[in-house]
Amino acid sequence: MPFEKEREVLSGHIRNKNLKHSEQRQIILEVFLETEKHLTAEELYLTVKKKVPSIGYATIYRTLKLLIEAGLCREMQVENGVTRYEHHYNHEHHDHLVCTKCGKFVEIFSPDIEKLQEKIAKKNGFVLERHRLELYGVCGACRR
Amino acid sequence: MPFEKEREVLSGHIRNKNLKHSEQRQIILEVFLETEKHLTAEELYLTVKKKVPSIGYATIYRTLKLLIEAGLCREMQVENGVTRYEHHYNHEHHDHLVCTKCGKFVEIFSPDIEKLQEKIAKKNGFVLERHRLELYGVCGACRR
DNA sequence: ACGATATTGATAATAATTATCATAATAAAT
DNA sequence: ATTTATTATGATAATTATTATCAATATCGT
Ligand SMILES: [Mn+2]
Ligand SMILES: [Mn+2]
Ligand SMILES: [Zn+2]
Ligand SMILES: [Zn+2]
Repeated sequence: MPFEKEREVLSGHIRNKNLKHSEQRQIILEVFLETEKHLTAEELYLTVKKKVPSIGYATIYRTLKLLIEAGLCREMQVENGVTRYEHHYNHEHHDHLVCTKCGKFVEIFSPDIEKLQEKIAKKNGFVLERHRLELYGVCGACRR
Repeated sequence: MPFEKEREVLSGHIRNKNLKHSEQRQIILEVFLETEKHLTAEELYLTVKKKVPSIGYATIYRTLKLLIEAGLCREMQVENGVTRYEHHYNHEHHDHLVCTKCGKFVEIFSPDIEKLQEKIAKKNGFVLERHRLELYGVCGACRR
């Protein structure tokens, strides 16, 4: 059974909040997890539509919100303002390096940068809650 | 004469691109420079409207774009997706620390973080063009 | 002053997301 | 299995921020 853990997380959240299961929610979760990339609501909508042609756009957005609340999904936006969604369950925190030519994503993480961020926040009297770090450049493949 | 340098920069850009001067552009620049904060298009629009009641929204957006091209203005967006504009002429590059309670902005800069970013990009075969770093937390004043 | 060109303001269009609401599905109680 | 209360769904309208369109106006070199 694929994604058993994730299914359980969603079920737990649904039970917890007195919500109800639905075929749509199951399929959206499945498609979301099967797709190993940072996808937009539209991409998810179109893929789900192949399995459930009657699916509505609103259900995609609603379910994405639900997945975020359940800790299965993370919202992220890149430059232009298009929101993308990525797997969050069992994924460590990371930031992104993005190619401005081909759109390629690389996931990055630097404990050193994270420490420096904390230091800066503290120096200014802030208690840090979260941060956003995105690096934009041209990847090796796009440079020749 | 206040903002003489900035006026010259805009004039130069206008001459350079064979554009034309206008009362509106002068006043928008003035109001933008007088307002010492990170403002939204709407805030700028409302302030300019007090001096030039006939001003159109489109002119605000168009002129902001012009100021950006001229190097006088920098566009930035914070979390929610509202675009803000800040002074760019004679301002060093910096990132932002934002209070999630009161919205206070602190401008930050860390050469160490900048260096580490370069290092990460290089390690992944990227040539870095720019980055976005925003830290979110609660400021001292908001914590008691 | 003239004429070519750029600018303006009103308004329509766009795009992404959220709100509304009648209908359908779910799940618990009978 | 039926009933019942509640939530979910899909169609569509509304919203928000920004950009495009276009006729009327302003600018600037001659
Ligand atoms: Mn990622
Ligand atoms: Mn700033
Ligand atoms: Zn690339
Ligand atoms: Zn604060």
